[in-house]
Amino acid sequence: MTTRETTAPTLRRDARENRDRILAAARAAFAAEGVDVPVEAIAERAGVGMGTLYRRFPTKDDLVQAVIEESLDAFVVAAEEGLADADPWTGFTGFVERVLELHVENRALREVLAGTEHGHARDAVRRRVRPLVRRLIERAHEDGSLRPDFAPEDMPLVFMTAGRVLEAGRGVAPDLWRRYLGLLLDGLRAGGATPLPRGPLTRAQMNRLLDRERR
Amino acid sequence: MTTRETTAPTLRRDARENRDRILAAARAAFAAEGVDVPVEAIAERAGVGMGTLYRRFPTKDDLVQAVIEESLDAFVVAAEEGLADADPWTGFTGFVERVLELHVENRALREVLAGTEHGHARDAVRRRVRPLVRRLIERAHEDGSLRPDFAPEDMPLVFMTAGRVLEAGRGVAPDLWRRYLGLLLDGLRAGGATPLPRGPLTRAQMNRLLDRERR
DNA sequence: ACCTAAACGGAGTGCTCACTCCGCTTCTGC
DNA sequence: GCAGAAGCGGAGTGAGCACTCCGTTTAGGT
Repeated sequence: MTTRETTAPTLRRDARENRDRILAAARAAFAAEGVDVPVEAIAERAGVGMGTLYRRFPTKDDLVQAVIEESLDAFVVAAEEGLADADPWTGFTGFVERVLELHVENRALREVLAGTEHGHARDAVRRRVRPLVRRLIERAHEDGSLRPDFAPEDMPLVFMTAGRVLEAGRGVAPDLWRRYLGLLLDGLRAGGATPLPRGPLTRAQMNRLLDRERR
Repeated sequence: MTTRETTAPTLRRDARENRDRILAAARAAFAAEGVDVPVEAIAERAGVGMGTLYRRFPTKDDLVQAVIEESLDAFVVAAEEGLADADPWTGFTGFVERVLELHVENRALREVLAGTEHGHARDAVRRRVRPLVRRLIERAHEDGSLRPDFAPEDMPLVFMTAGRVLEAGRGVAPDLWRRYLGLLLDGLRAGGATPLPRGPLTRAQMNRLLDRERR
């Protein structure tokens, strides 16, 4: 008996190849058409049958999650780069921009993070990035560049809305989101901040809000 | 022969009653569940059969459009009220707020205007409101309160994004959109405005962008 | 070579919807 | 009242999709 790996039943070579092909196809298909592409289209693109695909990924959600995972590292790296920036403000905005650039490349990422559904994958990402984001915001608060009433719980709103613009502009004005983000970021600056009509979400509310979107 | 109305073939009394009941049911159903409610649910709620509903509204789109039309006047009134405000800035922001309040009441309105589909109905609304909005923006520009690089073609972004927040907050934090709008409006003020990374959409681009969303 | 567990493919299933068809019922003008 | 046009209901149709079943093929250890 060889060492008992947690869950690595060593796929047969053909199986492993197919798995990779499926992931590549899914990545491309999601990027091109959004997570709504029929599973069948992905199977075809990958040159495998439905059965094959479903044995590897028992659920469409699993497939989505696997594709997302590939962007996860880039996401964390973006946050770390932001923290590495000497200027807390450009560190913060640079992070936001970088994440949105990832959204451009990977439509699934946006659709999951901005939360139309697939809550499970989203939770995983969020857990990992949350502390970094919190620190990014704290830094910009201490520095006096970010308006003090902006809370970490407001971040989903930023991604949600910018993501919406990004999606709308796809194919017509691919960088329109940068303009929108410019407007919004000017609103986040400490400079001309005006009292807001209500407080941020509590963390529980935020979770509930994002969860409700799973459908 | 009585006067030839453009298209008023004088429905039979029962037909007219049913038509009204269908509209009422649709309004309620859309508000409660969004435009995705099955047509069947509306028919049931109205106490009529599918056949009846479809004879009156040959397409689900027609039904959506009819419901929207009911909010149209309120929409125009909001713009006129904004123009009546002596202060161009509060006139502008008051209009935006009022429109979003309409979105709260009438989920279909948002789903159509913010442009997930049903482009036809949207076009009708836009044609009617556009000149008023243009004037609202001009006034605030002349007054120096609205950042000069904000263009009328940016308005859809405002409604699109605020509407997104509104929808996300529904049932958890119904007034969350007001907070988001506060942030964004601070970004629209002339005060701390920073150069934007790209220009606004051309009108043609805007139309294309909104049209693409019809699916 | 050979044998068998693993892997494969794609037609089939079940579900949700928008939309249609048609035999029956009800207004309404004469 | 009574024709017959106008209206009605709701089972049925077709299309799109996620997901399953099972007879066939193949990798790879011996």
